[in-house]
Amino acid sequence: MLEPAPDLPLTGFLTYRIARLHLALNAQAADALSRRSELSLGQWRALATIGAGAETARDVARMTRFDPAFVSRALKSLSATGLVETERPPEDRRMLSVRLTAEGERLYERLLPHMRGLQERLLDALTPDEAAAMFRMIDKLDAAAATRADGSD
Amino acid sequence: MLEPAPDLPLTGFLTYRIARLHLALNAQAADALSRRSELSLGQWRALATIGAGAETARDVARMTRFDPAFVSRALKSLSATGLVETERPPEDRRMLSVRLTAEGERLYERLLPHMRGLQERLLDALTPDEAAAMFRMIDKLDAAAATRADGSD
DNA sequence: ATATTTTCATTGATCTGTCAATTATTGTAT
DNA sequence: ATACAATAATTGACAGATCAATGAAAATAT
Repeated sequence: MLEPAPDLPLTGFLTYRIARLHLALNAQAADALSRRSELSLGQWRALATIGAGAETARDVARMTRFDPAFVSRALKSLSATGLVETERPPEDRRMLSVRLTAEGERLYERLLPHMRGLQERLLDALTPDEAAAMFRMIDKLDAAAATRADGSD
Repeated sequence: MLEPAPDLPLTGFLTYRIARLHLALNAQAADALSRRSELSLGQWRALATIGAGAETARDVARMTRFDPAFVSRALKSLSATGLVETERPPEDRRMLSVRLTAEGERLYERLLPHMRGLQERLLDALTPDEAAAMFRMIDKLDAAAATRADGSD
């Protein structure tokens, strides 16, 4: 229940606003997930990435930008609960290939509409124009934040 | 160094984009801080909140929306490094009143322009209209995310 | 062919943030 | 006045994410 939170200089800080938005979005998504599954948000994202076509642990990490360590652990837990199967492909045995089990597939198909629904309901708060603009701006900001986040001096 | 990251359905997910943006912004801010101080991002935010007028631990928590536990620890570490002073006010001894020491004040004044500069450079990526729109949309989304992803099924 | 470098994945250590329980103090109701 | 409820802060326990180090395999260079 968001109280207006006393006005202060920080309110003008974009990072602060984004941080709060991020928190709120995560809480909502985690809540939705917990009502319909045993998955954590991270597990869902890994699962969804595989459902969307990722074929190896490497793919998952690249697509989600998750830390490889996190991916490794997420896959292990998803594998332990029988949602994904993993294998060392003979053609490159450094990799870990992944695919959804039948059960994983079912869960993915069952959850996806709900998660999409969440997004849509969010975007309903904006006009189509605004939504488009939002994505454009996020891209710009992302790029701006990236420049010089490396030690370029 | 942001690689283009393979296109996939998730790319359309707003939460996913926000999460990445949040990550990039934090990394940039933490990096800037580490170059000029010993402060972590959380410590800086607590310090800045006090610099901006927070008078008690409670104020800091309310303004930042940080967990009280986190605030307690942040203040303790800031106090240990001599940047803030704390006291139990006689008129309500449950509270912890806080204020910057001279050194804390100096650090705050020194860091603030840089941190503001970061924000400004980010916002420079957007036109003034876009920036205004961005803040408006963040508010809308924040509200939408807060309105309980209701157990409507 | 051998050595070197790069790429992936995993592990253990560590740091953060969050939650639940506890203590101290103040406010409120009887 | 006494009992009960509410608020503030703290602590310890714990899950989550991050970092550095390692090991294994493949690609590249000599």
